Amino acid sequence: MPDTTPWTTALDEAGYFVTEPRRVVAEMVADRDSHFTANDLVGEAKRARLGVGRATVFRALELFEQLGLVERLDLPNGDHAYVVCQPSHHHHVICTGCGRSAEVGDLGISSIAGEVESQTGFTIDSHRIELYGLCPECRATGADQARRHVRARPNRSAS
Amino acid sequence: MPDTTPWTTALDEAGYFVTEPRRVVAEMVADRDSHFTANDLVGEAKRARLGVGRATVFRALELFEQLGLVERLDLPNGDHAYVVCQPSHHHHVICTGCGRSAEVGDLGISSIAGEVESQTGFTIDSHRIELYGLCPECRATGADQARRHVRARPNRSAS
DNA sequence: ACGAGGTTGAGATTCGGTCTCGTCAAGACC
DNA sequence: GGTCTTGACGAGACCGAATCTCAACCTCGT
Repeated sequence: MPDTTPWTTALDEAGYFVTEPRRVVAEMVADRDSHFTANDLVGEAKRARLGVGRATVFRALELFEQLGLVERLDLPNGDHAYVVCQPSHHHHVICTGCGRSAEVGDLGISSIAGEVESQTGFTIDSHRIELYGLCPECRATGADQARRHVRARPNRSAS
Repeated sequence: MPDTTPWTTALDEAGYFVTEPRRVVAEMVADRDSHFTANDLVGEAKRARLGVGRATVFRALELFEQLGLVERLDLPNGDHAYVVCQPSHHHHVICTGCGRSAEVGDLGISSIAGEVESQTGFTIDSHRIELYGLCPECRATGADQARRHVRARPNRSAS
């Protein structure tokens, strides 16, 4: 049971009500150490009889995203997932073995953006970067076999 | 009516049948100069009475993606879109005004990947990069107003 | 021309996500 | 503490995107 204080204070400071359902969602989210989908949470809420409806989970996630507490990312298989993160500008590295993710700083993107601008004539004003690979543990345990979470296409179900 | 020979030969060489529906889809795709969604094509096919079913459009796109003839990308608003592209490694710059896209080379990502590896301990083996901005024409015509194609869901963009 | 087997289209189905609307409760104010 | 205003909630209808099913069809090697 993680500490959700930062979540509730963020809500409070942004002028939103701190309600029980939001606290519950925050708790479920803070519990995860890898990326998760909205439906994962909906499922968990239903299973654990937390009394939090589907709409509420989606609304809470949208809110948390607005507040910069989670970030939405698109997995290569097309799924939409979320990860917990810091509000500052950064990017995510996602483990294709276990789904865990790590944050990395701005990298040298701004210089690249400049290069692209001169190369294409476009004015770049935003970007999305996601890196995929294996985390140290998965590499150690030879998780090459375990590439299930973030896989190319075939079955969008199995997870 | 663009030349779809490269498409059919790619199919042929990969051992797939070159069928009429696939040719039709290839033609529709090659016609576009900006990104498009699967449903755009389904709609066009229906409107023009091309006799190509929904499932077929999706299957053809999936095939073309496998063959590296189109690339699937996720717009900031969550939509899935496709763009025509070369099979070599590259990234896309997407105009938030008109939706047109341009390709840019590998940029300096490989060096960044190295940096990330040492920073996080992950082994990077693939990545997705999408850059958003205004193309020269849109900037010239003050298309700031016209941001319709790639409408950012309020906050998530601006890096 | 023929036949095997890949491919197709229509519709049913699944699935992620949003919307509606009556009800509830958080927080402001007295 | 009481009560009021208004944001938030839950259940389920709804929607659009994408996939699945399956009999009929078409491609291509022979």
